[in-house]
Amino acid sequence: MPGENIIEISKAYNPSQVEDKWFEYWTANNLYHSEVDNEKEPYTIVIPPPNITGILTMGHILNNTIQDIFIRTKRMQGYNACWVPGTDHASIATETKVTNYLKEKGVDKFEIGREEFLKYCWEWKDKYGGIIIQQLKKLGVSCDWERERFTMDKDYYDKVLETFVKLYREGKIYRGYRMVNWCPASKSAISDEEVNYKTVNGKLWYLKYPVAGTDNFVIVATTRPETMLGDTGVAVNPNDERYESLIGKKVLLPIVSREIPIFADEYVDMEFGTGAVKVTPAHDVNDYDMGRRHSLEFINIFNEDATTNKNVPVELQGLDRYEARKKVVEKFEELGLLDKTENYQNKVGYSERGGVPIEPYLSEQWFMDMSALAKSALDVVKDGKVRFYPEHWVKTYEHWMTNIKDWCISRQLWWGHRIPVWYNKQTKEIYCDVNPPADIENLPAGQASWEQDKDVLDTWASSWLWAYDVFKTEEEQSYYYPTNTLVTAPDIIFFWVARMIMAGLHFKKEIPFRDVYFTSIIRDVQGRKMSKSLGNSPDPLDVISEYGADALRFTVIYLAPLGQDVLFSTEKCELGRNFANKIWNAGRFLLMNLANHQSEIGDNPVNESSAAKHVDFSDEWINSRFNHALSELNKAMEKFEVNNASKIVYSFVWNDFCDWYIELAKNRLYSEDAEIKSAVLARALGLFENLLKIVHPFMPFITEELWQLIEKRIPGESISTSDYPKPDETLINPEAEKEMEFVQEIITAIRNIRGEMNIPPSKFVSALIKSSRVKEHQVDYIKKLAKVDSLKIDENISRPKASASSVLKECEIYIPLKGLIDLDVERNRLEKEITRLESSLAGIEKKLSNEKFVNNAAPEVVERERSKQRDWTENLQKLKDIYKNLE
RNA sequence: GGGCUCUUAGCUCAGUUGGUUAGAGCGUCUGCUUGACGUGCAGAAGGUCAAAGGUUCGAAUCCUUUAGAGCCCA
Repeated sequence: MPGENIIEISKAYNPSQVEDKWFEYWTANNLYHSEVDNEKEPYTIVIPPPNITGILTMGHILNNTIQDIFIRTKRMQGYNACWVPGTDHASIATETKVTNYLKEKGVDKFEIGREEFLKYCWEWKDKYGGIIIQQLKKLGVSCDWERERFTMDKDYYDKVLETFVKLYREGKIYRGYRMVNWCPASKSAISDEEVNYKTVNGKLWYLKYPVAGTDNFVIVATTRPETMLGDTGVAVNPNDERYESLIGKKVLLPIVSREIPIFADEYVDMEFGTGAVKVTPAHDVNDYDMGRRHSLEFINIFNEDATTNKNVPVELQGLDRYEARKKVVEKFEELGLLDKTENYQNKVGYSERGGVPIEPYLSEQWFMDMSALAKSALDVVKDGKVRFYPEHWVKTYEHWMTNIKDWCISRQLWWGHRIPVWYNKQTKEIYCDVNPPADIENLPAGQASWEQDKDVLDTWASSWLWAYDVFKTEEEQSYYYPTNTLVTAPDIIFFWVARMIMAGLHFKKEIPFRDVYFTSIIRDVQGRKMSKSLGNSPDPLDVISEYGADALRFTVIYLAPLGQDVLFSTEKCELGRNFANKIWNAGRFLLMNLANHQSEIGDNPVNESSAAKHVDFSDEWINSRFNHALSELNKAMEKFEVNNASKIVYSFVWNDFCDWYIELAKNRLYSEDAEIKSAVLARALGLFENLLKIVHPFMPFITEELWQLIEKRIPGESISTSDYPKPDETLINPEAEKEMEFVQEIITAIRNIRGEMNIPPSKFVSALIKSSRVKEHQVDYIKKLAKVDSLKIDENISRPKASASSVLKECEIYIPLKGLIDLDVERNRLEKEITRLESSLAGIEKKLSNEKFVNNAAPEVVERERSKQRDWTENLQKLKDIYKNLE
């Protein structure tokens, strides 16, 4: 009885029993550790370091799955694959977390001081900073865990400072009192890139300013009335006739009673508001420029947290900016100086991290001169030395690079790389070096005259060195750098990608990576971005425990075409789960057969001598298909079409291997001849093993499990370090493919008739095939797959009465269905087929009767159309005959 | 306002340099305890390729315009 020896392989694939086991095995055997090996070509990826405050999101899943697919493929292809993992210290985010945590405990950051605070930060980092890496491991990623880095590791920290010092000495870093984007929540400057503009429904207030020495008013319109407390001028357009006479006069600023000038400046838009604008040089970028052009006074009215300071009238001091706004408007109303209020939509810049509107704020900051760095970084991308996928990001990159402004790199925070600059209190001398000035220690107590800059560097001013400083020695850097592929989200193209290119070119004289793959954005099914507040972001760990990491990986890749957003929902993982189950069951089928014939086959089932016997056209066909798929797969991977690659793999496994090859092989697997049986099984298993290998980078766990079940492996051996199959051109066999296609057409035609006639699969039919193309060795396959018991093949068959028919090229199929056939159904079928052919044929005939087509089109195109015309005309005639004689 | 991308089956998307009867997955319908798999098998239905114009013997594909959606930058 079959099934007697069935080994213990569950009917449905159960990932939870498999995944952790193999991850531990890979780690225990340290399979993914890389060392410099000059005999081997390196293939290197550095992970985009996730933020230590973060938890795993769907974005990380996509991003890291793609990296793992690249690295696993290259590793199996014989490269010295090295994937460096790590995390980033996230200055603002972490400091905010820790500050809030302390606040809850009633501890104030400023009271405990810098050093104490940093202790808490490190504690927090040690406790929570590794979570995201632990979560990533669930995904099965093959990073070199010995190389895990953190942007504030001692040696990395030092490298960041060294870089600062170098740039300072080159004159590329300078300090200046400038207007910056100030985040009042984190009380720090932020860079232009950290500001997000949102459209908000605000108001436009029209304020009346009395003109000094007259009874007249100038009316100015503003979205921020509270800033009038810092106004030091009123500007009009020089061409504006309405205000010509007022230029050079003064207004008396209400509430503060300051006399400020009315002046003319081209910048003023005559169409906006009344055409006269209030000018607050210390709190608006454009006003700042005008203030400098016209030597206005700069009055800062805010504290660091955007409350009003001592430069405003006493009764308005210490108010939050929105409270101040309310009060100022009230005052204007009281004074009868509020002309009117309109609803107004405008764009307000929000701090990416702090989540509050930014405040343009004058302060002393460190800047990096971008002009020279940007130039060469743009060139390497335009020249194609660094390639972007999808390519269209080049334009965005170019636009940013050509409009780049100097980078504000100082942050008024404690957690991060402290700026290595000391100021001498007496001499005002500035000292910049990795280590403090030598005499800092030697001064008598109380006379310390050196003071270190209090600020830390922007986080990106540390992670821009990531591509090489994750490698500690010169030897490693020259071996692994430049890295090969960077996989990242497009939203950090400026923050990180561009700056890594700058750093690489400037400090290493070499691009940091050859290829940059920009991932898709994962959205929910309604197309909304995933966010905590919407609660539409599934926890990847839940998804993994429900469907398995392999299923999640495969689904996400299958859904994510290059450059296209992915609309994701948890249920979509059924796609990957079903695919895993399909592979599992194909394996189960082969392994069960193996177990049943173990005695005949022995311990070495996939042996070549056995596999070389009894080869028939179906074997040639599947080998051809496999090699075809493999070369397509390699091409797709070379072009970074990972999504396409997943589809190639999916369709080979499911459609070619499972739907056809296994079904075909069953005939011979159930043969009485032991030698045939073991030959077929050896071949099928050999092919299956190769199939597992090409699936492996996408689904590492299930493929490892099955690969280990095929035969006993040496301890430490793994599919992930086995050899990737190489396409063999000699096995591509167009003849066998053609032959198989013909057989498939016949089988499908018979199945179609069965389906249309509602013949249950359990019922066998007989069939007659009028053709000289069908070969003897195909007969058993047709019978088996089409459920035919008696099959007659002859060139001179005539159609039996009461039969259903199908017409193929040089082949007519008849299924006698006496008593069962419904002539109306058959008539319908034929009519439909005739109509379809007629309309196709009409199209072709129109083409071919067009002289211009025949003369202009490529000869092979014309010939193709002609041969179609011949075949279809013939088929159509046959169908019409059958239809006419139908009874 | 500037730049980029998208619009193909009910849904989500493929579709190479223009040249078979425009494909896949999901969903739908029909039949099925076929000894790997119902997380499955077999079959079927479903499309004026956003609209208009142009180039061409030939357009989902190239060009122009329009409409709609999204993203980035100001």
